[in-house]
Amino acid sequence: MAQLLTEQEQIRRESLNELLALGINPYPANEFEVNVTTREIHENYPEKNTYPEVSIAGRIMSRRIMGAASFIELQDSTGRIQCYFKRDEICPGEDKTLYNTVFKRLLDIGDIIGLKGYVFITQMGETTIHVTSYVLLTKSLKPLPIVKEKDDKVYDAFTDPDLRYRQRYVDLIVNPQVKNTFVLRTKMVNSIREFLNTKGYLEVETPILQPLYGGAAARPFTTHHNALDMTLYLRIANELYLKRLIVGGFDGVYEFSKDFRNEGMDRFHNPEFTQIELYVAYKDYDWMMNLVEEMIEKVAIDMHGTTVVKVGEHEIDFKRPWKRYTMFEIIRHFTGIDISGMNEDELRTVAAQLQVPVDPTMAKGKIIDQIFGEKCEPNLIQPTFITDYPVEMSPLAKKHRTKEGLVERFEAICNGKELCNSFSELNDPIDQRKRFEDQLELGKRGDEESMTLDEDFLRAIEYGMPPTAGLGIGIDRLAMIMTNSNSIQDVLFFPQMRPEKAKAFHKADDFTAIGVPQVWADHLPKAGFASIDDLKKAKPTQVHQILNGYRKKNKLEIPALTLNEVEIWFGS
RNA sequence: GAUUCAGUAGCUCAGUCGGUAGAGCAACGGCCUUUUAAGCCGUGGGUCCUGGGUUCGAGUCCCAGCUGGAUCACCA
Repeated sequence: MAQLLTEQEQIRRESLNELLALGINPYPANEFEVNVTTREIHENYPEKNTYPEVSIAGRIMSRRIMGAASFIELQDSTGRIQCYFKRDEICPGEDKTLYNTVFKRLLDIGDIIGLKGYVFITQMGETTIHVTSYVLLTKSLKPLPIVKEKDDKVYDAFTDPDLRYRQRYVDLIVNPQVKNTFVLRTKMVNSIREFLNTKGYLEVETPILQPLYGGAAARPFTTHHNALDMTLYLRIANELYLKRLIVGGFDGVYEFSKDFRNEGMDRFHNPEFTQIELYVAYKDYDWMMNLVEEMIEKVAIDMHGTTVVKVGEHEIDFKRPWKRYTMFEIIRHFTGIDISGMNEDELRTVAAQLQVPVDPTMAKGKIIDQIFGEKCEPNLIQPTFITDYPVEMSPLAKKHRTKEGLVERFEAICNGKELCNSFSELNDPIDQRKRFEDQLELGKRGDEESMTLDEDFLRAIEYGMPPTAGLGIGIDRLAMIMTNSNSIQDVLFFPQMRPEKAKAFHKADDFTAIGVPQVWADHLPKAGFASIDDLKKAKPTQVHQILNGYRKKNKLEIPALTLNEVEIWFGS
């Protein structure tokens, strides 16, 4: 199957064939030894090392050819460096092919080469590798977008989000700050892992395919296991499995969990995303708040060397301690209304008064959450703990030790969004069963995201789960804040996209098989006939006219077709 | 799901009132031995997202669709 090639792609394939004819393997198998990176050269030359013999590999990102001398920019995983090629050094003898033909004509931007040489500084003051020999390591057959830069100003930037996300590899090649975002993300995850490991907690793995989905309120993805002939769900959370492990006797467990939720997509939501969940026995939510502060402060310092992170227009300071308000306090703070002790009808009146939209399926807890989400959350920029949520919206959290109708739960809000969610975990199996049953009632009332009843989980906590503090942090959300990214797609290598429309493919062989001469077979797709089906949808007379018109337009030096010839293709 | 903006050369984009499709970079052919968004001369490159409609004539106007962005809704 051949794809329609652009002019530039055809030229690159011709270059490839010329290289082969010269005995140059465009995809050699042998190792190319690299003894330095571009970053090391820039950091150390000439104070710490003069680099008399470098051996380095990377991708050609730009070329400036001036007769018998040339400059290229070579890009490796750490950055770019300029390289100087001089014809008579690349080709010391009579034969100048390796410079004149191979380097100047057959290599392209995007090709990967290995080179040896020494480092010097040009008259313009740029650290440069003086190349003494080079070898082609990989020929690139597709032209890259050309991004140019001067004085930190970027020209012709590769910005189309559709292309950037679908072809992340290209995005990574030409947009260096993209690579940096993902390096930072990994640093962030490592920082959290290191923090928790130092505390002695155990990193574990629990099922992604679950017979019942639980631990959160969301619609799941559904799949089927053939051998067991049963429905399985991709997990929406791992909470209930980690708690089973606490029952089993681990004091602290955590998991970086890919979770899946079958819901809308926008700049804060991707159908698959990452959370970390942590459960620690014999602790409560007050203790967990202190841990979160300590951990996120450390993460900021590990990533940026400071607790202050620039996010959009804001500077967010993760330095401990963070502000703490109860849910009722913060609502009173932003609305002036004290809703503590109100019943459902009174809350509806308040919501109407505040112009907060509510609907009849919402119970008391959801209305309070709606008021909070509308009137408070967007205004909380600096990291802030909100504590003591209504019991109705927290079916897995323990009832508050003193406050009726509330649970021991907190969220940290930052930049107007939830950063984490935590509670003193409910370990009373009788209360837990009742809460699940209340959820089933909500489900009947029309709430599509109410939780299901998990008998095995209830059995586990009937054996006894110690008092436990639990925590969930949205890793993608945290990465967005910590890398100053505006969209979740910018912190996921391969965000979910609609499938690409299939491009026109054709087989020249198919056309020749029905009697189309080779010279015409190559042109048919360009003339508008991507496949045999396309061709046969038209009438022979039309095809005859279109092709001869195409021949004239493109000044093809092949004889004009006769109608008779075309009719033969149609097998008449 | 709603509203709205966008889709033109490999990339970034222009395209006036509806009248033969343009620029820069990239590519190709020249010149050029420390240049740097290299420069100079020349050449080629287009399913103007797709399909209908209006019109003598559509990249441009109208309708429908596709893809993406933004905002909203949904999503603790």
